[in-house]
Amino acid sequence: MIKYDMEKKAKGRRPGAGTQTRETIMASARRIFSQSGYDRATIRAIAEDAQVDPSLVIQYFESKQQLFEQTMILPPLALSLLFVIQHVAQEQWGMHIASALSQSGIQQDFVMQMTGMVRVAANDAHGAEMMRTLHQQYFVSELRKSAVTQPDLRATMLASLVIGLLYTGNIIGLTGYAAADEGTRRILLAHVIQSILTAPIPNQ
Amino acid sequence: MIKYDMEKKAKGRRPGAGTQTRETIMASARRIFSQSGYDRATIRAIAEDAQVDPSLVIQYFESKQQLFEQTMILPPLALSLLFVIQHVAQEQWGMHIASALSQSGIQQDFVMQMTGMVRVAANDAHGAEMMRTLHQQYFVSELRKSAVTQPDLRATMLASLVIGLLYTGNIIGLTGYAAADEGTRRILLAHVIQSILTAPIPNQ
DNA sequence: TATAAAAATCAACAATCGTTGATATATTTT
DNA sequence: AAAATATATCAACGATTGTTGATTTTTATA
Repeated sequence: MIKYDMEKKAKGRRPGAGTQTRETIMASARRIFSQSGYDRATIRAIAEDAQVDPSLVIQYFESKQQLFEQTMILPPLALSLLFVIQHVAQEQWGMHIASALSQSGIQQDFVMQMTGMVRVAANDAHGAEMMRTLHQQYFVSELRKSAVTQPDLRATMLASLVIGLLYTGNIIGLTGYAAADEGTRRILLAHVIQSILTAPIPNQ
Repeated sequence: MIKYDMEKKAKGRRPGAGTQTRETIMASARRIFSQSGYDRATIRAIAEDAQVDPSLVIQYFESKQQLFEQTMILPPLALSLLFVIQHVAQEQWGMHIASALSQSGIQQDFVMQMTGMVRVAANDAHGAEMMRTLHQQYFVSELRKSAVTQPDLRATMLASLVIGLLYTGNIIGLTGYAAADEGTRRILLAHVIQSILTAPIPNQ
C-alpha cells in the first residue's frame, strides 16, 4: 500500500516539495479539540480553522480518531516529582512543586492541551486511557521509587488536585484561584501539596 | 396552551390516572446522562432504558436540553461547611469534612449524579454554569460567612480537590484512591482538607 | 356502552457528521 | 513541453440524531 515506489531509488518522477499543511492542520486540531472536546470538535471546524478542505484532513490523518491521537500527544511535564523528592529537603517539597506548576507562563500550550485532555477524557474512554498512562508515568512510578509511604494514594491525590484545578479554573471558570495574586496562590498550593506528600499516615 | 380545561371543574371527561412513566424516564435519563455525558446520551438510548418510545420522551420534556435540566438537578449536598467551621474545633475541620465526604454509602446516587455533572460540564457551557452556581452556594458563600482568610481561594481549592477526586476515581478510573483502605484514605484526605482551610497565609 | 381525552407508538423529516471517490491543480522530473 | 506524482477541492453518501405530526391504544367518565 506504499503510494510511492521507494524500491528503485529516484527512478520515478518526484513531486512537489513538502508543505506545512500537515502542521497547520495539527495546530488547528489542537486548538479545536482543546476548546471543544472530542465530540464537538468537528473535522469541518478544524478544516475551516486551518483554511483547508475537510476531506484533506482525512487524507492526511485517515480518521478523526487518528488525528486526535497523533495531535494530542502531550509533551513531557516539565516537572520531575522524583527529582524534587530526592534532591530537595522534605520541608520544601510543596514549595518547589507549587513553584514549578505556577510557571504557567512558558507552559501556556501545555496547560491548554492538558485542559483539552481533561475535557476529552471526561466523555471518551480512549482519552481516559491516555490520562491513566500519563498518571502512571509521571506520578505513580516516580513516587514509588521514592521513600514516600502510600505512594499510590498520594499520587492519585496529587493528580486529583492538579486536574481539579485545571477543571475548575479553565473549564467551568471558577475565579477564586485566578483572582488571588500569585504569591498567595503559591503559598496555599505549596501547603496543600506538602500535606499530600508528607502528611503522616500511621501504620495499621 | 392548557391542554385540559380547568376552569369548569370536573365537567369534561377525565382521562387515565397518572402513570409513573415520567419518573421512569427521569431515572433512565439520570443513568444515561451520568454514564455518557450530554452529547453521547441519546434520547433513543434513554427511551430504550425506560422501555418507551423516543418520541414520548420529547412529549414529556419538550427537548433534550429541558430533559437534562429537569432531571440533573442535584440534591443539596449533605454537608454544611459553615456548620462544621462554626461548631467544630479548628483542628478537627479536616477530619469532620473528610468523614462526611467518605460516607458515600448513602450518597451513591449523589456521587453518580455529581460525577455525571462533572462529565457534562467538561463539554457543555450550560452544565458549567450549573457547576459554578453550586460552587457559589455550597462552598464560596458559606466560607465567606466564616472567619477564614482568603475564603474564595480556599473554596476553589476545596472544590478542585473534590471534583478532582470524582474525576480521577470515577471518570478516568485511577485506582490509587479506591484501593487504599478507608481509614488510610480518610486520614490523608483530612490532612489535605485541613491544610486547604487552615494553612496560614501571611498578609502582604 | 359510547365517548372524550390522555398516553403511547409509528414513520419520517431535516440537519449534522465522518468519510469516500472522482476530479482538478500545482510542482518536479524526464 | 510532457509526464508523473503530490496536493487540494468538490460533491455526495450513509449513518445518526433531535424532533415532529399523524395515528393508534388505553383509560376514565357520561
